[in-house]
Amino acid sequence: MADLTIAGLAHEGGVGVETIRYYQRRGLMPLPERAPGPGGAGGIRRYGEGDVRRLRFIRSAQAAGFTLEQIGELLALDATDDRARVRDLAKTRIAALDAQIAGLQRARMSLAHLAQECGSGGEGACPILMSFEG
Amino acid sequence: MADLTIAGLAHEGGVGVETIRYYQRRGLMPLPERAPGPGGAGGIRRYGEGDVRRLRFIRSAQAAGFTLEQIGELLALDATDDRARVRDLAKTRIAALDAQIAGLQRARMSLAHLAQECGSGGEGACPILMSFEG
DNA sequence: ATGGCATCCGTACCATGGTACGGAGTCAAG
DNA sequence: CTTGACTCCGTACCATGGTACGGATGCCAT
Repeated sequence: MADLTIAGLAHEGGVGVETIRYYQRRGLMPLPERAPGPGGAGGIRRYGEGDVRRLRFIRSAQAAGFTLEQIGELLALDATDDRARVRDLAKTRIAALDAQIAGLQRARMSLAHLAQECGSGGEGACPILMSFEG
Repeated sequence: MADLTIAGLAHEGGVGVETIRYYQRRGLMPLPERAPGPGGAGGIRRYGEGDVRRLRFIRSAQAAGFTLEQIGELLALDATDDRARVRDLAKTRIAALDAQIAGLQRARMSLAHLAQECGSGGEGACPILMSFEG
């Protein structure tokens, strides 16, 4: 599973090659040494397990609502042992997630109500504009 | 509550004046006639209840995850009675919301776990990179 | 009737997170 | 030993949802 080419790494992470290059530019993914082949010159960069885990972490953290900048901080923090900072980031994000989840659940209720009001047969109001009131 | 100026409308909707002008450009908010004053020329646009409701709808729909383009469609649909289309948009969005909520809840679990692993005292691992695995 | 805000409008710019392009180098298979 | 796919890299462009700027005009109070 090691010795991946950039396309293989991208595949493992479920992203495009360009996305990885973008993360490298942002400093989120390392830029391994180019491995000179028989020719001796140039060479192609190779990636391994660690890179796959790192990439997957980035995607998961993104799904958790962290920005790429915050993810950069988390990755940097992984090398240190500033547990307080880690807990602080996590807790702040949990609070934001709680608020976001609550909001989405309210929105879901409103939409379910709208979909029902707008039942297929009915001739009454289909109150789109009021669907989020109350 | 009628006869609002653009700043008043912005205030009612909890947005900035520039945001309203942006929505007008996008066709989401109407551009009322300029009301010529005593001078007879030019004039300032005035907004009322309907505009406030429309603006609040936009914000709520946005919170529900609709894009501004979809919101434009919903607003247009409000004039028609294409109930099927409305229900379709609502149901599609509900499904997306369900997926999103589930994902955020998983992320929340992971973060709670991480925050706990990284407890203040402990000397063990503070596995940032693994926090979303499993 | 004039000072000082606010409005109006076009146009430009911004942040975020990518995506595309193009030329040169590299590698593996036939 | 060439052909074709993939890599490397810089730079440019994109979509979304705004935010800022600046000159002209309008409104209202003093």
